[in-house]
Amino acid sequence: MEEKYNPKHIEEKWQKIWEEQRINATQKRQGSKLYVLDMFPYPSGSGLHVGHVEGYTATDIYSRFKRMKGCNVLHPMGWDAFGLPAENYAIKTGIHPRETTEEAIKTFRRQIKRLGFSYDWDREIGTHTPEYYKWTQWFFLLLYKNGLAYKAKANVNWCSSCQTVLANEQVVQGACERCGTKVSQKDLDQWFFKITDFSNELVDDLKEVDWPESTVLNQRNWIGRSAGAVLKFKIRNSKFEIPVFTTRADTLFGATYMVVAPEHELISNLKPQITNWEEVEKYIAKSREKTELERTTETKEKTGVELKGIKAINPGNKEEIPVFVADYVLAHYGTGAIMAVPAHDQRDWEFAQKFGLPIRQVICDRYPEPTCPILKEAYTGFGYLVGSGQFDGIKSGEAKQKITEFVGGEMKITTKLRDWLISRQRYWGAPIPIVYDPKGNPHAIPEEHLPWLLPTDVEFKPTGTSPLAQSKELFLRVEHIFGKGWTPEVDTMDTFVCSSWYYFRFVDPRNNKEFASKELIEKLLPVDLYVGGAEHTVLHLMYARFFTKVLHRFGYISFNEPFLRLRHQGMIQAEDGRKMSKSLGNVVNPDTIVEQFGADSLRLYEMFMGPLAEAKAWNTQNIAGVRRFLERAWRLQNKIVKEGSHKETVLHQSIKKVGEDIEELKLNTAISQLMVCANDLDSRESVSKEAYKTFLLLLAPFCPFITEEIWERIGEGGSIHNQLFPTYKEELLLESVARVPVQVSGKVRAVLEVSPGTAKEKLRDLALRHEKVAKWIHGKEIKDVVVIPDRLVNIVV
RNA sequence: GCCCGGGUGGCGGAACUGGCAAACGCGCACGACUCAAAAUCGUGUGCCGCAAGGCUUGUGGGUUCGACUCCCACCCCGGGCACCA
Repeated sequence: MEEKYNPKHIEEKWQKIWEEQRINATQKRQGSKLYVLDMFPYPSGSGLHVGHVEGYTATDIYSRFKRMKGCNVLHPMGWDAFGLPAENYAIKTGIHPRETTEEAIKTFRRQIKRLGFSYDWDREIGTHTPEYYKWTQWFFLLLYKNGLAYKAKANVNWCSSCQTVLANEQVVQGACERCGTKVSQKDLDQWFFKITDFSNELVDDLKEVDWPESTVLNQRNWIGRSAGAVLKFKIRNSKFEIPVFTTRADTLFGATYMVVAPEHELISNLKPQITNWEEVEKYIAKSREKTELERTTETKEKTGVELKGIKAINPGNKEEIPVFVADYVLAHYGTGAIMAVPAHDQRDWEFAQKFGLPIRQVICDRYPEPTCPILKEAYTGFGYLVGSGQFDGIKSGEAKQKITEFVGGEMKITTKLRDWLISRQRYWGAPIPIVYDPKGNPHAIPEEHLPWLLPTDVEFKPTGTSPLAQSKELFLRVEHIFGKGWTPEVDTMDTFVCSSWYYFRFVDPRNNKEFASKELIEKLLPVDLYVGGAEHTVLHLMYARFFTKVLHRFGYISFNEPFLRLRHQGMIQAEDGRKMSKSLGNVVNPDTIVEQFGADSLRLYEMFMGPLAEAKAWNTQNIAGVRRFLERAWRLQNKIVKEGSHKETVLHQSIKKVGEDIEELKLNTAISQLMVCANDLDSRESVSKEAYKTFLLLLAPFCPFITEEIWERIGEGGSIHNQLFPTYKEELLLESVARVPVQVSGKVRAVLEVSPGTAKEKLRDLALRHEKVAKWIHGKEIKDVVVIPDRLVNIVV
């Protein structure tokens, strides 16, 4: 009798041995390269979350499986270590963020190792180390030198609680993504990355990647590309004109007024002609005070003020129309001004109703028709033009182009994407490698001075300016290198900059001459499988794609998408179905589960919960099920005999199913099959060693510890994880008996047991003569008999 | 409002290309072991019915010999976007 399965003992034992033998380092194998990557974690003080474990287990199973198939798998792990929580903690306690971050990394590393993930620890990286952020700064300079990083005064999102500006992507429904504080607008001089330069590629190249459809759609919607035209409206008695962007040039003749955004520069240009300037100024001031949230979601009630004394000329029908300023028009989209067509745009309709402006229908869904149906709301569909002079009767689609040409406008593509604001008025981030001369002009810090170190002599209490502004060390360093009067940039970079390129660093993590060698990049990248939460859909994925496209444009790399295949792990909720959170006290700590059940059980359980991408609720009781399965797998040791004569149908079906399921990351059904296989083996008096070994090899990617231990106990040499994955024999997949159900008018009445491949005619005969069938067809006319060999017979009466 | 994703036993979930709905697991019931309990193992388990049989994949309709799967309409849940001209 073997001793009892003791996960604690064997997991500690093998963790140590693997570490000593560095079994997980990327090894040379015969097959092709494969880069399997997890979204690296932010090492938070609360430690590893069961959600991390889910994604990491999936990629670990995939990596181990692929190694057993002979692939050279690159599977690294690192730390997205800069960020606000550590700094906020420093404000509270005075402990330096570096200390708390290093401490958190230690915990994460210990927890991850304990779970048996096969990361190549020789490649570990941390974004907060100077060796790493040297290259983050190098990327900044690459962008800067190519005109893709620029400083500009802009109306930016400000979070008063985090005391920093935010990128648009970090503003969720008008509030800070991190802390939920309402975001206000501020005019500040900030650094931007010109991601808009890549908006077309960012949309078009989505065709090349194997990503979840919803993620692709989210990216596409965020970029929000739309095709339209820019038309110019002249101002009466003025040299100025107002260009507008429209996707509906066909409705030009229905434009009965115009609207410009409160920030529009034209308003001040036209000041001398505006007769109600005071009122206009008041309106602008009021709308600037409003937060983005108030301007958009709070009330959809339209507000605005007419610019009295100003008239624009509709270039279609030469009619003079009024011009309004209203905040339902956004300054940063299109040209910041619109032609308003109340009959065919719901927002314009509402505005026109409120201000008593004419509503003129110019699109009708029927033609020719003496009268169009009377509108009760804006008609936004397409149709035929009416009331549009020489264009009457033309279809919308055709009219768009014709009218644009007629008024001398031009076709234009516009996107919602805005440039990426990367300045942060915070300490714990990569310093922006810029210095200012005594006149205040920015200069790139020469590469020889990189890494441009984060100073240590700062206070963490927020003062409204960047903590680096207090650093004597930093100012002295600048004076020393650049001369008197020179000053440093005191903002740091958004942490998303650090995580936009880390997958490059893993291929060559100790290189201090380049961010990674060109040869290794081409050999190992792009990432073949990338797994992480769906919540990073817009932010991280968009930025990472942008960085890759920058490198591609400047000839550093030959590919232009970083992640070929992307899969998300779903959220793991608490037992009550709510979100796991510290404040609710319902967070499951992986350590506790490992203590209680073992790492192999935890891995298995999380994969068995359901499909990887779906949200799933935690249920500790269910872990007992997978643990029982492992106990059974363990006990099978007692049944081993040297040779057996059993026909291994289920075993070979399992080799096929498990292999195919891992390939598609359907790990829940792969585990079901492993259970079926174990049940099958356990139902016998004895099991051949060959069969048992095969079963263990199938289980090895899922449960590295128990399989390694048994492998040793049954006297096999070497690590089980260096073996090849079993292959199945086609001829062993078929059962010796095919069970073919017989239906009478769609209801199963009998089952035929025949040898597989029995001919149609034979099946038909057997079915019709079957005693259980006779009862149902007796005295009835048989209209048809459908026979699908090995599958079913359906007698239609 | 718009765009995705999803509704299957008491629960988590399975089901190839339209072919025996409910694999696998949890729970539950009964049994074995035990002085007893836990653990473990075995058997059973969609619902109604003593049975024969009937019913069942959110609701209603349709296509088909046959629908969880395809089509139409509706209801509910989850996620994303939200005055983007």
